[in-house]
Amino acid sequence: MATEGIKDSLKERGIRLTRQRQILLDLIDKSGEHLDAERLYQLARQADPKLNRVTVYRTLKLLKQGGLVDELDLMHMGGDQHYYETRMKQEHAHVICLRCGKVEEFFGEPLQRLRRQVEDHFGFNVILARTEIGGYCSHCQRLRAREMSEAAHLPPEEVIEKPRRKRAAHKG
Amino acid sequence: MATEGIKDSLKERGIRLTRQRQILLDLIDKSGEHLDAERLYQLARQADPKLNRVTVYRTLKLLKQGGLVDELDLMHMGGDQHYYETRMKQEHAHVICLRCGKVEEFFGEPLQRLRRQVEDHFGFNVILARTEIGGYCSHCQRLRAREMSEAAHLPPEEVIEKPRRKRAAHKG
DNA sequence: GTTAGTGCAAACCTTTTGCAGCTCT
DNA sequence: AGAGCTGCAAAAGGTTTGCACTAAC
Repeated sequence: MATEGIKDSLKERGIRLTRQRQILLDLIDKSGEHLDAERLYQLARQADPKLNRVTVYRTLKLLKQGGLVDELDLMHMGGDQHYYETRMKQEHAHVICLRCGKVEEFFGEPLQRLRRQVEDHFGFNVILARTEIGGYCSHCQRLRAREMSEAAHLPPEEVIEKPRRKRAAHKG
Repeated sequence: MATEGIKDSLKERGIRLTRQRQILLDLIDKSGEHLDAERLYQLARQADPKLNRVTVYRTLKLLKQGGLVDELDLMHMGGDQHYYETRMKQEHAHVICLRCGKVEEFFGEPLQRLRRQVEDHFGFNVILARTEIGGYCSHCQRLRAREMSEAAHLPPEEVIEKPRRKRAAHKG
């Protein structure tokens, strides 16, 4: 399992590998999606109903500080929470569709090139880098074009507000 | 003044250019630094003590939605608030020192190249892009090296927590 | 047995919302 | 005049903290 590296890194720093942390680590690592704290909490509760939301936040903070996960905001589609992913993968940009919310990952040489240039130019020691690109995916470009022309024929009141994300009540 | 473009853009959309918005627009544009909502509010109050924090948030949201300002988080140095800058400049990356917090801007061809590649690769229509790079500036690299070797000779309890940002009480 | 980590409740900071009154055009 | 905007109060959303108890090493 790919979390082994992370577990070693924690051990070296004298950080205890508790049951709760095992659960969270495995979830972050196994998950294909980018998880936010709340989603991670919901998943973790399935493994251990007593696991507390606070523990999720504390664990994420720990991993973030140790440079073991990256924190993203994905252009705040869906709220102001942060998303996390393990640091194992090759450097990549996140490409977020502002209409459907789909997130693609882009790997490519401009990213390495950028990092190198920043290091050379400023004598900077790059620890982490994050690139997020918002726009419209090819599918939504077509839909938007249609919506626009329809809107011209309809009363303009039908602009739909993106609903604020609700979360289960804390006591739930 | 460089806000003219913004003001035109607002007018075209039938958005009123109120006294409050003028103040905020001018502050965002004139300021060299990256302002967050709270700082912008403090500055705005100097021009108009009655101007409300809520108006700041509403104006920022408006400008953001209109694509007139970019929202950054600068790797969350100093809290979870967002920072804003006008959209006039050429595309650039923000390079943030994780020790001293200084923010540099980097312009360079990898950014344009990245944008083009994402458009080609996914058939994506890029609206906004954000690159933030965290690490250590050359100055802090030296300081850190010294701190490390000193730490080896000292009791390790002296790790300084970054203080949580306090803001003036709302009634203030 | 120590020390780090957990759960719970309560705080905290940042941002949004509802509504009555005000103001641009 | 009337849509749009502001201020105020209050709430919401997301995250952190204090403290007594528990568990990993």
